[in-house]
Amino acid sequence: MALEHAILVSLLEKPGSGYELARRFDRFIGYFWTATHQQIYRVLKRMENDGWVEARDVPQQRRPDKKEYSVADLGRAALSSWLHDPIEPESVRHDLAVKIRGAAFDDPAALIREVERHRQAHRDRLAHYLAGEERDFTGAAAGAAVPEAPPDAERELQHVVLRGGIAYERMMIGWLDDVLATLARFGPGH
Amino acid sequence: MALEHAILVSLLEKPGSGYELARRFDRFIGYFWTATHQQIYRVLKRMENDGWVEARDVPQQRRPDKKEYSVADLGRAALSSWLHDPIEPESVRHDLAVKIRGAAFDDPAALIREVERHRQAHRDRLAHYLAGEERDFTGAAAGAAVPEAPPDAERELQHVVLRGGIAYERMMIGWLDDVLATLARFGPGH
DNA sequence: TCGTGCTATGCAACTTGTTGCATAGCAAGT
DNA sequence: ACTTGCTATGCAACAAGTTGCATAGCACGA
Repeated sequence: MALEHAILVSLLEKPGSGYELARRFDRFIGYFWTATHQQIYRVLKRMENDGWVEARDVPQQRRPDKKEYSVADLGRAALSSWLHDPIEPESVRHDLAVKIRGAAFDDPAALIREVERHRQAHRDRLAHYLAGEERDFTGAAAGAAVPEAPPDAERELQHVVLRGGIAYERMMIGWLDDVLATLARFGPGH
Repeated sequence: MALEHAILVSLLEKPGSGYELARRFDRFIGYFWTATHQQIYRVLKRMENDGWVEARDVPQQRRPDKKEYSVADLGRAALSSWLHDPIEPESVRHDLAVKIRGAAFDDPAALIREVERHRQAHRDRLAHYLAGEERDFTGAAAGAAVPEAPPDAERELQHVVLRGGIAYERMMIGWLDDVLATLARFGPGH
């Protein structure tokens, strides 16, 4: 599995607690990975036992203390080895596509609102990604002004992955328009 | 979960055995769902116990007998109820995207072959989908000549889902070209 | 002081999905 | 006879992911 590797990459980009990781996965890494905090805590514990990451207690003001994790040598090696292993192209699972084909055996028009809801969600995500791109990559200073900006390769690779998320959302919005037009043809009364 | 519902839809489109379902999922439904035969047999058994599907023994010539499943009333009702329930937009998990961001902490150029392999896989799938579209939807007769062709709504909805698969593969190929161009900029010699 | 809400960590039970193996019929080639 | 390969079904063990719950610090407002 790759959750461990996703965590390693995220911690290499910036050390953090389980809670922080969960938020990164929720908010921004969302366009290529998702995980709940329970999953993250569990995997993080196993990774610590395996010596992939190291924990450090960080006392905090105005909020509970946290455990900050960073990547250990063993973790770096594990990531490197995984990077050199070929993986299979992803398998896809789209509940919505199942619903669309299933609608043929029910009322196609009843699905319109659902599809519209999904389209709106994809629009929201697209807007979120575009705002992030503007802020972090194509903005005036483009991060070059920030003193502790990550090196070129890291930034460029983050950006190309973000562009993938953007391309995905645009594709989905276009396709859902197509779906809506198709459903409309079997409209009220049908 | 939706594997049960995917099976219901597939069986409504055409009754079949567990083995046949596994092949449908492998070969063609692949662009919106995947499942192994073990999963399918297990779920099919549970669905039979729940009265969602009915099995019929079909003796065959020149090959082992099979159990042909078809959808029972309870299954149709379960599908209908699921269709009217809202679902969450899919969560995405792209190992390859994790690798791309991870490459910043290893050798970016080492990833080029892997990405090329994936691009080729997506090209193959695209060709497969386009061939299926030509054959089933945009070919001269467009299935209208076939006496037992499914009704309009069913065909149209199958087609729009297929168009989604095609759009997805095209988007992926385009993005992977972008990724390759980006990786090339951190080429040999670091 | 009581509730609300965010930060922060975690357990337990359950559901899904994967991997490896086993069985068996039947056809075709060596 | 033996192997290969496709059809056809299935078990068992394991890995991964989800859901519901529990705890606790601290801030802020009613």
